[in-house]
Amino acid sequence: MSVQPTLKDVAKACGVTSMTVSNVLNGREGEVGSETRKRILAAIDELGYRPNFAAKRLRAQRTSAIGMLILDDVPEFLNDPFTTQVVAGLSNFATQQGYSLILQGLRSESQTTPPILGHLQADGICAILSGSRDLRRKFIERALDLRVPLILIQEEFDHPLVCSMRQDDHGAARQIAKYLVGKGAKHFHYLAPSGHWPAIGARIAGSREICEETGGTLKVIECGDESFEATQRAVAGSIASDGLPDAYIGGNDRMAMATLRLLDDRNIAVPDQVRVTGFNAFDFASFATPSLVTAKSDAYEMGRRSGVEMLNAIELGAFENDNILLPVNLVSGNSA
Amino acid sequence: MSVQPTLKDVAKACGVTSMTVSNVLNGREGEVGSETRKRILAAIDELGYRPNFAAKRLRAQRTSAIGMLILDDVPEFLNDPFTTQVVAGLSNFATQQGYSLILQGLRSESQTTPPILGHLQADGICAILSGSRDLRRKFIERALDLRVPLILIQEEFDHPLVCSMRQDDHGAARQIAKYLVGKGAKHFHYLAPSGHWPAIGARIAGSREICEETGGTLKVIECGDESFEATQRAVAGSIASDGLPDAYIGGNDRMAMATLRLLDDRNIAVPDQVRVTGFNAFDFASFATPSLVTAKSDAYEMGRRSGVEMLNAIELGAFENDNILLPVNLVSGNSA
DNA sequence: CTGTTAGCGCGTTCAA
DNA sequence: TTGAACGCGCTAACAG
Repeated sequence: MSVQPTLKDVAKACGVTSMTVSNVLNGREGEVGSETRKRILAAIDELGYRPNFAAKRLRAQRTSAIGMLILDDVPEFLNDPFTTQVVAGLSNFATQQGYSLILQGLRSESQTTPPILGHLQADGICAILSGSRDLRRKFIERALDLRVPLILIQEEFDHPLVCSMRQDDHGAARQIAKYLVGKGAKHFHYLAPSGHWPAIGARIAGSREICEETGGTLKVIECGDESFEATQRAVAGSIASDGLPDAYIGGNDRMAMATLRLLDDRNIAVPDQVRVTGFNAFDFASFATPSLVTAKSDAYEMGRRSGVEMLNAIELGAFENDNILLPVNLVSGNSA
Repeated sequence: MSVQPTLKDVAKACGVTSMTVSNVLNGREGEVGSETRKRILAAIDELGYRPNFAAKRLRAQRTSAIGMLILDDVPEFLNDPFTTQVVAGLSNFATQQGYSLILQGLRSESQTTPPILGHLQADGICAILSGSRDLRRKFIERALDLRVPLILIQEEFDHPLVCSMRQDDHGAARQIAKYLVGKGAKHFHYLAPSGHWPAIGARIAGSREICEETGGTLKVIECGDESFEATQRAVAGSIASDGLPDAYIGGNDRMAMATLRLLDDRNIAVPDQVRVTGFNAFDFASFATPSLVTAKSDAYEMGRRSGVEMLNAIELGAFENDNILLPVNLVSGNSA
């Protein structure tokens, strides 16, 4: 008995038809005598029967799977704590609802290879995109001809099969800027990665609004690929040409922490001489010295919520809510 | 034409049988005329045909999927950078080989619910376990009655269907201790989480060996759940009762960084007054102040390698190598 | 080189 | 309350 028993095997063992067994498994109450039911359940347990999903799926014409795609140019596509939280939230919800989560990282060069995406068979897809605007758009179009509901994290796209799931970057950026203004800051340097990023754009816009309302200035410092080195180079350059601002507003925690390190190396006191804030708090932000003032959205909840909306859309054939904005909260620290 | 076309649809459009189309798709060369082949390929392209995996799987009696299970007590089961690297490595390899990766986090309480695991249908399983020894063992047994090859990350288990994939914690711990001894350190405090952890045990053992060879001392400080707070409490307690050692050897980077913060708060100079080392370098270790001396294993490679061995085992029915040990390298920094 | 047959495991439909 | 037949989409084996 090395091979998995089937419905028929169980049925044979009980002297009934496979249909009866099927009825028992799918809980069709009142369709089967409580006498036979018990016998069948016993046999199922004894034989170690487990339903064959492939058969089920083929029959039902649905995969009971959700695809999670992460478009990133490095193979280590799970490096970002924001991403992993979203994935965990979605995965747990999916599991809980009897769906499986298929995780796939995509390099941008594989864009041109339709098979890669075609290989993914799921009832719905959730995606986190990075890279240039063009690249992302091209990906979205490819994903859409899979003809299943598509949830985009931190990205807007107008299409009946698409739902945008975002955090309130704009509002949070306003909160941070207000906080800094409250501390007396007027002149800001905004640390941003190069390239067009909707989320970063929203953050800059939010900060700028507050800045203009209070008659301050805001200058964007492009930090390339936002790596430790690139950020420090950019900040060092701006210090050389423009001196220190009242505060550095980080487009994310990474750039903020790189800046903190640079300032520490130069014996520039934070927050006394200059303030620093981050964005998208991950756990290690509390390990920074000094600990980072930053904004935290509930990325895990974002994943879970994606699952909720996705299952809904799978059921209904379309999204009920197609533009969801989740709140972001300030995290206090000593850096500002 | 809102429904996916099938092989038969393509065949009909070309005036051939579905078998012929199947032959073309599966590249059975010489089995089909180059004339019809071209016609068929054109039709496939035009109709947007994509194979139905459920049917394929049912037919082939294999899922072409690998399950990645993470046993963790918190819902955010992807918080550990080591874990995410392993997952990324495995996922990329799987994708590349035409397998899909099914990701599932498991809470320990769900141990008692066989359905959860039974729901996972894959040709092989890769697992990262946390929790008590008993819990882990119970999980392994459950996983084993899925009757598919099982790769355990950082955990040993003797069974024909199990492969242990580990990093050389023992050797790396020796390297770190030697490094510290070279700097003149003799008395060590080892920061370890409470509970039995094979990997941590190996690290402590390695450090202790060097320590004894050089006539030094090593005391283990139990840091509870290794959280920021718990670690700082434990270290503070040990300072109160025993004073400072020559060096703190961190069982991982997290505990090392928490200790760094504590020392900084107390104005204890690192590495002048006391040295600190970590383990399992993640990217943010370079953000610590001072940057951490730690050990780094190639977790991504561990994931990839797991994929290689897994596919082999799926093919062969058993693992070729069932106990793999990957090297670990020292990462230099200013903390020791 | 191409067509026919049959069956993977399950569940819907209809009949008993 | 239970059984028989059929087909989901695909491919191995064999026939033509």
